[in-house]
Amino acid sequence: MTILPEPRRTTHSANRGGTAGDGAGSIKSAERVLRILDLLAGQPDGLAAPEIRSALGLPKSSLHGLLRVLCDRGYVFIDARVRRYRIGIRAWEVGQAYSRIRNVAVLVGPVMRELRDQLNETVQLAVLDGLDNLYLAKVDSEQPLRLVSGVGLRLPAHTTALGKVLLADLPTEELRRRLAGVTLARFNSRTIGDTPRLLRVLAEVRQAGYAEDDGEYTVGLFCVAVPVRDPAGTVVAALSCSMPSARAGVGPERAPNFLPALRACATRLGALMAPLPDPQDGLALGG
Amino acid sequence: MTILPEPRRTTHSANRGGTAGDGAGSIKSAERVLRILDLLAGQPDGLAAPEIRSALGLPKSSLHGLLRVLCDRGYVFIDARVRRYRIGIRAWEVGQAYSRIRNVAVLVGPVMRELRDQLNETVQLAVLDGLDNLYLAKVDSEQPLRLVSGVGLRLPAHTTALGKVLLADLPTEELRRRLAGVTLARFNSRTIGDTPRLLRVLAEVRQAGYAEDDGEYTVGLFCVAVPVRDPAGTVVAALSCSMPSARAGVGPERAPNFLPALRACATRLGALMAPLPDPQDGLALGG
DNA sequence: CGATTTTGTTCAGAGATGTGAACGGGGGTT
DNA sequence: AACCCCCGTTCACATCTCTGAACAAAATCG
Repeated sequence: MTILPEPRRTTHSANRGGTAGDGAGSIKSAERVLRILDLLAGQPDGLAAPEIRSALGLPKSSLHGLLRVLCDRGYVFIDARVRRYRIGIRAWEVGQAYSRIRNVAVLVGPVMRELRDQLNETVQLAVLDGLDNLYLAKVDSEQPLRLVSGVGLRLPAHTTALGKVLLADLPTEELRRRLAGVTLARFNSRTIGDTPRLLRVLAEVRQAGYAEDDGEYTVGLFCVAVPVRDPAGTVVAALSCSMPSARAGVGPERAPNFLPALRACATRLGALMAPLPDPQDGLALGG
Repeated sequence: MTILPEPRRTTHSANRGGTAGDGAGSIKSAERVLRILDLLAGQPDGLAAPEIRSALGLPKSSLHGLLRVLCDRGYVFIDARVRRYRIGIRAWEVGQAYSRIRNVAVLVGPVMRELRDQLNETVQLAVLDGLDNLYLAKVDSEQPLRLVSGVGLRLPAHTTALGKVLLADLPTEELRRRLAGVTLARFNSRTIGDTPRLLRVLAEVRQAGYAEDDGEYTVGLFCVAVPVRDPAGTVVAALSCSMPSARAGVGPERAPNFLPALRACATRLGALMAPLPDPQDGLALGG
């Protein structure tokens, strides 16, 4: 079991308490409650209390109060037979509110299915969170092809076409800040493993208006992605199609083959999806 | 804007602090964080900080710390242009973990679509949460019919066929506890409006193994629902089909028409969905 | 463009929460 | 069946959070 690397970091440096460990003036119980949810979300089989304790380094007596609140409110439930805590129905319900905001649940599906039928390839929609892309929706090709991605899952943005499109849209300064001190994970020899090269690739993506992934995460898988812009021009997501490299053909013109259909679909999706800023912008609380 | 009635209540009566307002020894910030999420989940357009404050009765200075934690962790984000807080992507991500646990995302859809094709009516899957049924999945009929329900939404269980099936499965004592002091909302003349009658109906449902809803929530809408049992026989959800009363016909044999198909599908779904207890069981923390 | 109202931030005292150690209870094991 | 081990619970003290009012900063309005 791996604990996710600290995904988000506040820019605020104000510190009240003095000792400061991490949160910098943050509210301990609030933080912990969310950490527990984060942790449990990654564990389909749930976690026993002692496992949560050791994963998050919480004292025994502190954890129980938190778990009781989470259980009482339905965000977590305990499977009594195995004494394991799992994500509860209330967490799901709250999450649905997000996809309703973005119209993902009802409106986006049919449009994406059309594109899938047009291309007969797997089609995906993702947004950026930190340095990961997060899959909002997916319509599988009818051809047999299993992707490791899936709705609600995340992959490192620098390894996917979707991710590169989304990263390319960030202001340079923001991009550098997010990349500062980060080591880009490599999954095979084609993965972009260093920041300078990533920045060069992103510049190309920005100019071309689309990104490719030629087996950079999964060997043998080729993807093309384009940004999804709302009517105001803001990038609200990215749209991709994925296929075995063999089916994509070779040479520099294989990506452009898919662009017209992808772009047409992206335009429709952009009109559907509410014009919301990148989640990360939540930091700008203090102005 | 209405605030949901306190949905869950712990059975624990232990009380540490003494003053007790509500939570009885609960952790204030933890509770508040979840309350904020609950509140924002119901507001597609988000809420400004003062609105959150008045809705939850929080002091000005307390709210900001909580919101900062929620924003930093991505559970909430602030739309800077309108200064409104909304449910964030992380909340969605965590919620997806729940539907993955129950296999709702990937496996349940195709099976339900088959049933829809068989019956050519809208098919829905729901679980119980307190006295509400919560829609996990839905496959629309191809005939024009708009239901007020939808994935992630909840309706009072006593007004729907799904809800009645789910309530009927509760042990009598648990049922009485949940109904204690509750006034059953009425939506039209057919809605079951008093507890004794509800208990009688539920007894019939228990015996028959299915429930009907003949316009009790939406006038003119007829539904039939059956329990979804896992291989061990535990009810893990309920499955229904809905149609305009006109199409259902009249007389006592209209529901049985749908039962064979519904039950066959429910059996398949039960095998797919992990054997998880009712969310409410989370209360049994103390053993 | 300036005044006004509303919102966000800061601060120190009051009060509730977090902590660690000891107790009680189950479950698994031999 | 009894033991042992581990988990969950309880408690009082130290600590950190919550609070309310005053201040500062926007946003709105005329």
